[in-house]
Amino acid sequence: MGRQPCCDKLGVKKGPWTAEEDKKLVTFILTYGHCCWRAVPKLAGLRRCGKSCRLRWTNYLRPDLKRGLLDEAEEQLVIDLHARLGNRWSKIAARLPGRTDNEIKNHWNTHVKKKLIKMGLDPVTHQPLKKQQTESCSQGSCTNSSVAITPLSEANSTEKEQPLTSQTWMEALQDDSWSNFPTWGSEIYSDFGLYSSEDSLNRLLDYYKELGDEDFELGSLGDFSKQLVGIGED
DNA sequence: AACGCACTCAACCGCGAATAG
DNA sequence: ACTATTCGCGGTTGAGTGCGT
Repeated sequence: MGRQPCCDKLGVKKGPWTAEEDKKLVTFILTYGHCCWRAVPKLAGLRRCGKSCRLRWTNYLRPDLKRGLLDEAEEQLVIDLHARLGNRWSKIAARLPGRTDNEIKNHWNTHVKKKLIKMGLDPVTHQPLKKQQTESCSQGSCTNSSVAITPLSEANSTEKEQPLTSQTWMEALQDDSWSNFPTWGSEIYSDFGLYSSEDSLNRLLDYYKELGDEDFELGSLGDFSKQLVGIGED
């Protein structure tokens, strides 16, 4: 029987996103949120599959994303987390605000891996190369880490992620109690992709100005954006 | 200037997990 | 309990770019 494709392949565009597509996606998500990625392209007027939209949003368009290379502290944290978590990039990314799993994965493969090898460390096990090879291979495994791992995901199992639809999102905005959510504080639900208010939106505006879209304004985002701007202010 | 190689990173693919019916 | 559907993750690819020759 087989698995059905995630979307109708006919008429679905692939490859690099255009500024216009970005604008459509951002406007749609900031206005309505995303209750179902499969429906997003249709509702936003995009000829993309939902998967592609999700990826574009999470890896590139989210206003809270940092740009540029990871600094030394971030890189050290990535190495440390990788030693404990392995290639669980999404878990690692969750501990580096403003960084995506894709970004960290890329950085690991292009920079950190080489750096560790140069230092004589196995980038998989974080053990000295020669020692690790003889020890782990003699135990019948040449790939598994011999590092004692304390799974962070277990340690934080109480941090239950809460699904957020656009409706509950809007309710949260209109209700002061949103700030009492355990991990929210003055930040907005990170999974939704918006950390904080005005800064995020300003960065978004800068982004569009960089793209040469001077006409893009907060007003383009509807009432929703106006409420967002008010959030960061005490 | 032209070419080839190496590197980077955005985007795609396929799979497993989670969820709905 | 089972099947279908959707989502999210990790691995991989390939276009674009920079650099050396």
